Amino acid sequence: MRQDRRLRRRNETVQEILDTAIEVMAEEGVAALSLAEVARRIGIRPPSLYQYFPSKIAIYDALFERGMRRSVEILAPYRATIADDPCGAIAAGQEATIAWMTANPVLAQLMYWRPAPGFEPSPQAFEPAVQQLEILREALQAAVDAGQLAPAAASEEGLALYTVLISGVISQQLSNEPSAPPGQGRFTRYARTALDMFFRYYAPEEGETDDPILRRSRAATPD
Amino acid sequence: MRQDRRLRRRNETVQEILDTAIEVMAEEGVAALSLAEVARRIGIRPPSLYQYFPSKIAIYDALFERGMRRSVEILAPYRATIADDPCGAIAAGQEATIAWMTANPVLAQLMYWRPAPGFEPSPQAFEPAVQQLEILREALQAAVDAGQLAPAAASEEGLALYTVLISGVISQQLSNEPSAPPGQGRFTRYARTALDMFFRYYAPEEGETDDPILRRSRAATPD
DNA sequence: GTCTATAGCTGGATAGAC
DNA sequence: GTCTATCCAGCTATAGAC
Repeated sequence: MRQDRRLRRRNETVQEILDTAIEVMAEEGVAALSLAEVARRIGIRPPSLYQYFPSKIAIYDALFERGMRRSVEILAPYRATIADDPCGAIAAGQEATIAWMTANPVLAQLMYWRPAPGFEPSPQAFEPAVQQLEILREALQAAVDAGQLAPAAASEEGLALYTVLISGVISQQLSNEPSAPPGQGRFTRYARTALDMFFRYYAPEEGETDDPILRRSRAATPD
Repeated sequence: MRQDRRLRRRNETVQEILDTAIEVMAEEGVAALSLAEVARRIGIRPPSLYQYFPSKIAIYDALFERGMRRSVEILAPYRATIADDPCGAIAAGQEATIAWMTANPVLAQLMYWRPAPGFEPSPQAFEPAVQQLEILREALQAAVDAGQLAPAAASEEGLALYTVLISGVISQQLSNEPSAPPGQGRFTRYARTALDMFFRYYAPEEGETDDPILRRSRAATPD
């Protein structure tokens, strides 16, 4: 249908704008995004951008949402394995998330700091972030239920600590060694260790069962 | 002496420029720092700024250095207590650092991310960062020597993990709840828990524990 | 949906007078 | 050390023609 084609075309342009905005921010800085430069690169005049986004802030918002959605999508395959092996799913999801974030430093910055004053994610853009936290909570709760972690792991504290670890690894890696290959960074290579630290902190009490940590850390820690 | 006064006056202007640059960055974003705006606010014309800094990058560099120096200064009082109580000194230093960083989000961003492409800290600006790491290493090593932590705590891994915790707490706090009062934030309130996690991960092995004699002799050793 | 034109600004940096 | 003048450019956003 004609309508569909038009919509598809429009959506392609929207995506092109967003892709190009990321490029420009990578070169100029997130706060120094220039719409005119974006327009130039995709071959339109600046006013035409306003057919797709009402303002610069709207572009930040769309990118924040895109980043969050993408990082939820990345978790999807691991989410399916939660029931089988909760701690394994968490570890795999963490690794994939960190790999994606270090490969997408602009979006990581937009998601993990406030680089553009005046921009605050809208509720709609924030929705996938909430969803992501829910997936994490689900995984931690499954680990608790399986007796692999103590109940506190799935509390607000546990969730907060987990996100602290993730954002800390990404932040340190990107600021100290921005161009390290994935998994080879001075900091990303300790991501697994950081997670073991988390797991060990929330190791179940004696009698609460099976200790996943020793098993896991011995199995997976590279040297 | 006349010379001194002139130097002092000059230095005052330098500090005023830096203070104002922080203000402007807080409003416009780190990457969107405008020198013209800085000049306007301190009541000079833009070209006059170039008597104090050769470029915008130089201002970023000076601010990075200032932030790093300041955060080393903050550690000084706790450094003196390392010999007495290494883990206590680490905890107190961590708390003070986090409080300062959350109160100085612009400098924190400059120190913990790369918000301004084209700016990379010069060796001189980076020097206090190295010093800060050395203080941390010293404290962790003291804790190891006192039998309070396992040797790995003072390794590259231990240092990396500690900085991951600090930057993670700050990053999460500033991006999710930028205006929380110190210590009351959803994330800063778990800073101490994060540190406990670290300490527990590096708990000394059985038999490696606390040797009171060794500990006392170290306490008596001048620094 | 894209354009031109325009408003009303802003920018970093240099040359050279005083 | 501060200025004017200047270079040469940049910007977001809107109005309205086609």
